[in-house]
Amino acid sequence: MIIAIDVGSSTPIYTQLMYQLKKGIVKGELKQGESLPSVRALAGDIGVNMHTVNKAYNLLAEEGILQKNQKGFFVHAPESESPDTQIQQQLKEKLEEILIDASIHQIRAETLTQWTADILKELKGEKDSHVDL
Amino acid sequence: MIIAIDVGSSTPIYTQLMYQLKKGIVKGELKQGESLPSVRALAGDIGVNMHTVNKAYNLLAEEGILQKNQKGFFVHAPESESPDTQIQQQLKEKLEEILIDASIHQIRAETLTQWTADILKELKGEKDSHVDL
Amino acid sequence: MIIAIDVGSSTPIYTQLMYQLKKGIVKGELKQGESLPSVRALAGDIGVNMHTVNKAYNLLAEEGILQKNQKGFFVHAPESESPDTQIQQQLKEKLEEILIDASIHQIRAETLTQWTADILKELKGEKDSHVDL
Amino acid sequence: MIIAIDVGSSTPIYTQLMYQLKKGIVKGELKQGESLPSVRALAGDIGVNMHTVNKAYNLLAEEGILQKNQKGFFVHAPESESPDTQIQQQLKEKLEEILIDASIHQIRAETLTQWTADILKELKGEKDSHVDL
DNA sequence: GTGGTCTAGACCACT
DNA sequence: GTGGTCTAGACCACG
Repeated sequence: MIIAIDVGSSTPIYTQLMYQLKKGIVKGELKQGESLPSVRALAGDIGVNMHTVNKAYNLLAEEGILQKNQKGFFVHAPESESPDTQIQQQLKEKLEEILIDASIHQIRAETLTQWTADILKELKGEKDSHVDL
Repeated sequence: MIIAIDVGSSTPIYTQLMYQLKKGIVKGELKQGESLPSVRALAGDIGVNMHTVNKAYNLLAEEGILQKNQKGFFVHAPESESPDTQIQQQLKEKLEEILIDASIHQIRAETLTQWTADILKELKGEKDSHVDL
Repeated sequence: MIIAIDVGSSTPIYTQLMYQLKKGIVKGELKQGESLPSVRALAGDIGVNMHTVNKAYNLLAEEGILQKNQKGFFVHAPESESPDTQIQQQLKEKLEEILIDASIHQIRAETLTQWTADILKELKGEKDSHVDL
Repeated sequence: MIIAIDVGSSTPIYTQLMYQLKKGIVKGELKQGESLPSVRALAGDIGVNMHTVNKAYNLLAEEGILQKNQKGFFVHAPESESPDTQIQQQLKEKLEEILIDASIHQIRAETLTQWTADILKELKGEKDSHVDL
């Protein structure tokens, strides 16, 4: 799996890492139960500090996406329960921000739906995604 | 226009402010060419530091959403040109993040489109939005 | 407020700190909305590293006990909602461990209730506690 | 006797094991003087490392709950002497933690006593417990 | 070998 | 001034 980090970006490295890992899971490149590279190994590979990777891993574990034990971190089984209300609320707020920005910059609905389709197509490359339009 | 700032939030006040102002513009509560309250006045009204309001105004001006002259800031006419590539790229990235999160939490497409409809309905309360589905 | 840390203990410093702070809140020494000493100030006072205090503060913020913004950390208003199922489950497990240990060491029920009364008495020194027997 | 180990948990396996064994003793499933399965046998049964079982057994022996001779480990007769001051102190500290957490999450006393009763009822399934309310 | 914890020191963003 | 982030290096617990 390829992980691309932009150290010059204003978004924290650990946040970028979290999204890259989530992306890998959604794309099926990281399968359920599969163990992740060790904190130190991944840190060495992508050239960042061990603690930065550690923070990303632990935040994903708190979100329930990874699980950890003394052997390391591994992909957690997806919960079939309906997602937490808090998570839903956060997603709605992010969605509202996008829609406000899109609206103010006069981006047409067709463009947005096209983008959505493109992104889902990329995510669904190897595996069925849970969000189908 | 009502501006709600949550000083207890960890998101920067100037970001909240920018978001509230954009929302006001999209909803039509702030019309094109309309002048905004002075930096000092708004800062006093919502009880934040003058520099914070100033930063929000200037960032919106940089985005082309406000314009500034000796008399103060006012709402800029929306550009009919197609939006900046950079802005488009940023929106795409935010959209991808949402879709990844939605996918990993198994949120169905119908739910997402429903949320989108709800948000647009709220934004279009007084004025036609630019993003219509 | 007095904070006693045992650096020689096997329980992490940040955990000890979390309990000392919670204790302060329960005892009413830290009141709702009151701001806490800065990460660096407290670290200096009790002679530990800034990051250790930072971790304790952030974990308490995740638990909803503290809140944070750009000005620092402060005591969050207690939620009137019934506590999270997950928290209840954790408390039950800790309670079971204690009861097993007490049982295996033949500690009498009277002793346990006496201890409970003593602890609550100490906690209720200045303020009504939520757990009354 | 059933021993349930969660290898996906972040609590050390040897700790889980100690807790399961104590529970078995309290519930009377492991009786006084009864010999425990050999380190190798138990390790094979529950699929963990031999050293892990060994560590759990030895720690329980240090606590005086098991005894060890050339033939292996067996359940030690409960001491009629009043329990170690150190153990009492540890239990008090754990009890204080629970009471602080319960208090901060506004859990009512009735709830706590109900939980206690439920747990004791489960533990006393086969045998009289030493902690009766 | 794994992650957990702690320390130390640096630079940045926000107000 | 506040916390956020990142780096670097150390020791410990677990298996």
